[in-house]
Amino acid sequence: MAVDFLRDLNKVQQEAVTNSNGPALVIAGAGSGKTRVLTYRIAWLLRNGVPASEILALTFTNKAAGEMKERISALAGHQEAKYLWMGTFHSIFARILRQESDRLGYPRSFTIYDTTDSRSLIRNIIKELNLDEKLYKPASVLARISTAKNNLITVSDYIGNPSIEEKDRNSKLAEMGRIYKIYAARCLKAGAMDFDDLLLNTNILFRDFPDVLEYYRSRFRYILVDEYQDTNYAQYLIVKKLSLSHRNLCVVGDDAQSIYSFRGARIENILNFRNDYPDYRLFKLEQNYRSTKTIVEAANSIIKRNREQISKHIFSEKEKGVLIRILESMTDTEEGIRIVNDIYDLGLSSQVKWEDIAILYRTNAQSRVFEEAFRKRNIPYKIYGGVSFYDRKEIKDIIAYFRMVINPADEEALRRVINYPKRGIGKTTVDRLFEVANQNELPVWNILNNPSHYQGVLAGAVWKRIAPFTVLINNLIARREELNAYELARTITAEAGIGRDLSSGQTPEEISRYENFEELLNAIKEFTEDAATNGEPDTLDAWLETVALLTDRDKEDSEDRNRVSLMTAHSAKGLEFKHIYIAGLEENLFPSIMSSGSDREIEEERRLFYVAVTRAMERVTLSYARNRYKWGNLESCRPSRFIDEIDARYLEYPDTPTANESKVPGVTGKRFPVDKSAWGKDSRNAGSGSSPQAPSTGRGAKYPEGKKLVRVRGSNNNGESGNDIPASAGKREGGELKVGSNVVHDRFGKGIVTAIEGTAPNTTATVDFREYGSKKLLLRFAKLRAE
DNA sequence: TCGTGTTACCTTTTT
DNA sequence: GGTAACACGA
Repeated sequence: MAVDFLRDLNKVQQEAVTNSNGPALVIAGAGSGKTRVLTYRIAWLLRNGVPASEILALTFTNKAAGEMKERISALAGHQEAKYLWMGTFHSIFARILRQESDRLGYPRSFTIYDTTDSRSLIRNIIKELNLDEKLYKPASVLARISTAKNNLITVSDYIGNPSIEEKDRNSKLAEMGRIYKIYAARCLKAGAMDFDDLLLNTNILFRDFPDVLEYYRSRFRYILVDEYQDTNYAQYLIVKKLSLSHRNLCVVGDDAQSIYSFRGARIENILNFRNDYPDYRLFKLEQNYRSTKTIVEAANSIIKRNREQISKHIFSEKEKGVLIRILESMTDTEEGIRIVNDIYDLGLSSQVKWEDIAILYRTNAQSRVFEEAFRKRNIPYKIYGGVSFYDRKEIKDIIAYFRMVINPADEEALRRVINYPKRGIGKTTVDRLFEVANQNELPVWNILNNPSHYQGVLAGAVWKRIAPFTVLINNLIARREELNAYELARTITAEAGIGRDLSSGQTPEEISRYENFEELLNAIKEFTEDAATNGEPDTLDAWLETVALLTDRDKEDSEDRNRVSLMTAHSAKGLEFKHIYIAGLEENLFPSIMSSGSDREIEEERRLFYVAVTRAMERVTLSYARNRYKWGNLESCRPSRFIDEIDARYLEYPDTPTANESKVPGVTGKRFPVDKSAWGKDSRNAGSGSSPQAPSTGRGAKYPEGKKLVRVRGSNNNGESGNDIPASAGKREGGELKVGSNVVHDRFGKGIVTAIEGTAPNTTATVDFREYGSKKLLLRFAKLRAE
């Protein structure tokens, strides 16, 4: 039986699976069957009588954990696998913290603050302290606090630490300690933990409550950690403490793929494993089963430039395969069209399915050009990361209501909902409430709930407007115990009048907001039903926890599998595709300009590039643009050093098709100069499909000398703004724009120019219409930006 | 107090 | 090229 079971594994993999006791380090090169080893190792433990509930496996995404569980079920039986503890560090320890929250002074139903919540809280603290908002940026203050927490530096460690204080003074952030202190106190008061608290507080729990540590230590007798190279100090210590007595710790990782130092990951954790566990066993998985020889060898030629690494020889026994192609484009827009056209050809000419293809890039902002090109070609795609469903305003508002009912002390949730839907409670009132609440070190909710105590705080008329809100929340709180997640969510949204608020609108945006609301409720319904079938908690608390800790890959919509994937190189870790396109390979973009300061940072960028290349099974295409729009300005760029670093024998430079020879009809690659004949009156409506969408491709045109660039921005009835403008009827490059008379429009709508910034009302200005926006617009005004 | 228009600042990467 | 804080008038 055992032999049969291990049939699918090579020699080293078998050893890594069957040597299941004591400390083990599995160095797993890209594509070397790492997941398989983890899965089989767990299945092996189960087969050898280890109860599932004694196994803890920490994975990179929750989805990966779910999939692994399924595979283990198939190998070892569903009943067993069900009780495995598998998930991300954050979700596993959030679960444990809920169990033990009272020890730390938190309510069991504590809220998890996301980055937006944390930032908003910090912004308010900075204002409260009257600090210079130019120096104290919420994002960077939060980053500093986050670094401290990841290194287990608590408020008391922070304040009074000479080296930290000196550092803060040098960066003109002398008040950091104070902010940290207030921030931590406010989070506690609100019954809220941020992402880093989940790790920090777990450490505090294990440090201060030996009995708790002892309990989990004896509970998790086997611990496995995936992507160990990306653990930070807080995570490292949790794992170390838990495994100290039994030492059944198996960590899997690849130092060459360590790419998360910005969130505190320490590559040393994997490099120094031998120091912590001198008697460890080392297993090196060096055979790559994923990629062709060309890809593996090219990747090796990249990574060998890094100094810090564990020596290994990754090899492939697959065929040589095709060379890595280098594509050059004149602009980022052209890069998008180019790559999408190439993907289109690929889809036509071979058996490649859309889902076999991915485009990887360094920053989320780069996805836009591809999105537009895909839409024009009608190729299905999905974007990971960026603004997700759960980041939409309407969704966040609804979730804030849920949070409020689960934990009314949650101040950030209260901020969102106290005047949503509108009930006449403005900024002045809210500021006043927070002021009094903070003075009394109480949650705002306590003030609202005790009007008689705090009568003088607000005017009587204001109290009258607040009362219905307090009653609403109290009624909902009273019912939360008896309802499951879906019932409670329905009740909350109904009684708060959210459905009514969202269903009133007629515009496409408003309709879409309502649909999102319904979609959210459907998701909760599904969750509730699944939980009920699996015998797991089906409360709204439980649902909230799962959404708070979704990784960006967990957020994938399962509908319609067959799509081209777009994501950052970071998000691509652990995935594989037949065809990989790596876009934007330019100096200062990839490698990022933020990381070009030191060799250490460059090495991390190089590892990131290595990760990107090794995602490919069959073919890699590297692409860069000569010019790229940054903040609306065209800037010229140099190709990335990483391209040069690849051994040239693995590269090819296919002839760059000239713009007019694009193989695919419909999209012209035209760029220098803009073909003005395509800009005729009503050109968008005139032709039958073949009419070129000139404004969209014209973006790449070199800007004519001596003309002012006008950036026309519009807003629609919804107050949406910030979009650039399309060609107006009859207008062309350099035409006159006159307030009140020019109609500007794009494919979704049109409107009259009502104002031009920087000029008096009813004046004219010279404009350039080649900027083309992608959103629904009803234009009200234009903005003139002088050169 | 609200809604709407205007400007500032932005960019790594993610739990 | 987009978001969100801010400013201002009703």
